[in-house]
Amino acid sequence: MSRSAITIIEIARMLGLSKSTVSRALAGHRDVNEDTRKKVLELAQKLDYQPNVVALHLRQQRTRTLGVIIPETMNRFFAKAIGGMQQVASQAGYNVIICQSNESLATEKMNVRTLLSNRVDGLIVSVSGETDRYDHFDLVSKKNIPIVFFDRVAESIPSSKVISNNYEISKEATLHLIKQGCKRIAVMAGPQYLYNSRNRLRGYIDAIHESGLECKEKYILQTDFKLKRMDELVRYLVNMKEKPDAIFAINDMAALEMIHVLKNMGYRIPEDIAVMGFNNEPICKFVDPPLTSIDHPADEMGRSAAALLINHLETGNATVVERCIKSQLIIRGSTHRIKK
Amino acid sequence: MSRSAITIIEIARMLGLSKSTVSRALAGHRDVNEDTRKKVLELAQKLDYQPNVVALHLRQQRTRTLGVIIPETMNRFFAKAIGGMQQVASQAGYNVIICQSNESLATEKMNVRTLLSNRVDGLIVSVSGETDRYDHFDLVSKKNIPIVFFDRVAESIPSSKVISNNYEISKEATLHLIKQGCKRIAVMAGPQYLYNSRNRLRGYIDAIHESGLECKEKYILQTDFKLKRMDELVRYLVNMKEKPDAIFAINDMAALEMIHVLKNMGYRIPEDIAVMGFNNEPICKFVDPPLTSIDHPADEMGRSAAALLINHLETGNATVVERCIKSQLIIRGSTHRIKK
DNA sequence: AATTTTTATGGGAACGTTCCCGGGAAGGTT
DNA sequence: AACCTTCCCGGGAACGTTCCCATAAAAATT
Repeated sequence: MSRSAITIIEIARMLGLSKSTVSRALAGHRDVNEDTRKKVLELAQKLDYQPNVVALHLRQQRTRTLGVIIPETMNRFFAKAIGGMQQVASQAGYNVIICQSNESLATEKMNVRTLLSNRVDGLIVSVSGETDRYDHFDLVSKKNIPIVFFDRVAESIPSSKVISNNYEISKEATLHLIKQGCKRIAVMAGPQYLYNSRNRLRGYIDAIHESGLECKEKYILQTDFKLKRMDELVRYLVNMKEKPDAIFAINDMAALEMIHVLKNMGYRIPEDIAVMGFNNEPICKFVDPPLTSIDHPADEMGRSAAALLINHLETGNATVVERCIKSQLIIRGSTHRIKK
Repeated sequence: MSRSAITIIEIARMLGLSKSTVSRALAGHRDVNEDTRKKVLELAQKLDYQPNVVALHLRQQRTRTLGVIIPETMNRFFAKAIGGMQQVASQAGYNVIICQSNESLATEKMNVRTLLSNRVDGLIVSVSGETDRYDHFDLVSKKNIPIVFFDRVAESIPSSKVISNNYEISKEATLHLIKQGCKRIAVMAGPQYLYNSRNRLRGYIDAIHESGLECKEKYILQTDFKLKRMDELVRYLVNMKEKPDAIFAINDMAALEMIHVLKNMGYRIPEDIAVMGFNNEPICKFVDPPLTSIDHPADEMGRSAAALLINHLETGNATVVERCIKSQLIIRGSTHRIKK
């Protein structure tokens, strides 16, 4: 902050007015003479006056700022969601301050503290891949600061949530694989204390059962979101007695890396092994074979979360809403084994 | 902000002390009795006291906040850079507030105003693809708020900059293509009012000249960063009289999309046409053929920019620094035409 | 002409913090 | 006993804004 910033008082002094009058003129209040208003506005313009929102925030006891905690900005899903939030927020005159937990519970806790002492008006949160308890949000609720969870939600907390239909879409994707003739479908299942991952796995399991197939433990691979040594995982899979004929990956990058490793081993995709991605990143269209994936309207989820939160803030209405944004299965070559 | 937030005054009241003493105790000042300090600390802990940084900022005339303006968070390069900034910033006790210009000059101007009235202590900026003039930064300089530009810099503004060696690396990449036997190298050149794009093109041109090849206008394709209709571009290229035998793309996504289109047309990569990417996204390793690209240490650039800015802020030293972070050519299959 | 109403303005508290300054009490020195 | 330090602590201004209240002048009403 520059020490010579011009304030409302400065303007008042220059015009021989009181700060109250200047404040009113600037705020578009009615109780002020048109001539003086014009003079004030002109001078403010000329001096490039910009209201000190810090002072404003202290006075108003609100910051018009939304705090966002997400696992990673590098993740395109979250990057896109942030875009949506910022769009809605700035339209409504709110700022957004973003923290990354880096998939770590400890950092997530720190993020909460940071945002709280920065006096954000509300929180939008997607929990980290390590978050198996939610007591660090107690403080937030205690201070009556509204939270909206999105995608990776904290079920037990009574607050609004924006989710996608993980269960249904995961089931649909699995059924698609089965319809293509796949009988031994491996799935990369995320941390099971996450609501999301649980639902995704449930969808997979139900699809298998409903199709009369046997659901085998060994095809369910426990993984997290920080993937490494994908080649080992692939080797493990292809060395099985009953080698899988399809893999439902945890995300597109994992899927593409697997395809790469499998191709190098001489397997054909999808003839030998079909591969299903998750997230539908733009690259899916341009790889060989094009990757079947699941598209989430991340931007809409972000918009929705921000709109929900702002609505809570503006109306004071604290009723909990749960909004579900539908994902979509995008079928491409990597799973297309049967010509219709 | 909750209306019942506990303040320093509240704590003072409860302990029968003055706010001054409580403030000192909390701040770790020396002029306070050990017993009272302990009492204060305990109560603060018990009440989950969190200092109101808004009040602090008003008082201190600084917000310990860095304003960042980048073209797009969806762009991995910038996302990574942001990660680096946040790391350095949070380590130094600074917050970061991020604005996207969405490659639009108008939004960039708005972003500057927003950050300014939010009283950020300093700015880190990478200009939009439309930014061909810099007068919207005059206000910032006039208010003595330091700016650090990174990657897409505003040359004419006398402020610190973090850049990569675009010229050298672009030249090296082109020379690599020439060494592989390519003689008709098409290049996607970004907006020429951008310092970056100009240097990149210069590197390309110098490499061609130094190798005794002829630099033909028609191989230089004017593009911007919002790419669409890549298939048209490819069709234009392959329909030339002297069809290019190499393409130096503006970024990896463009390169991959081109490869996709070219393969569908029956061309072999790199035998018929070599393709060079830019940015070295993780996916480069996993596509077929693996994509040669140029790796930028985006995180280091972000860290560097933040460190530079914070240094300016803390020391008050306004001497302009220009730091160059070296990029690296990563050779892979998409350009590898000659077996050594 | 006396009154009420309207219009325009100024004064000052409040938001929560820091920090300068003053001063009392305790202890040490001459 | 008088003085000087040292140690703690409280009072109050300041940061820039809004907003409630008071008030003077002007206009309108009686």
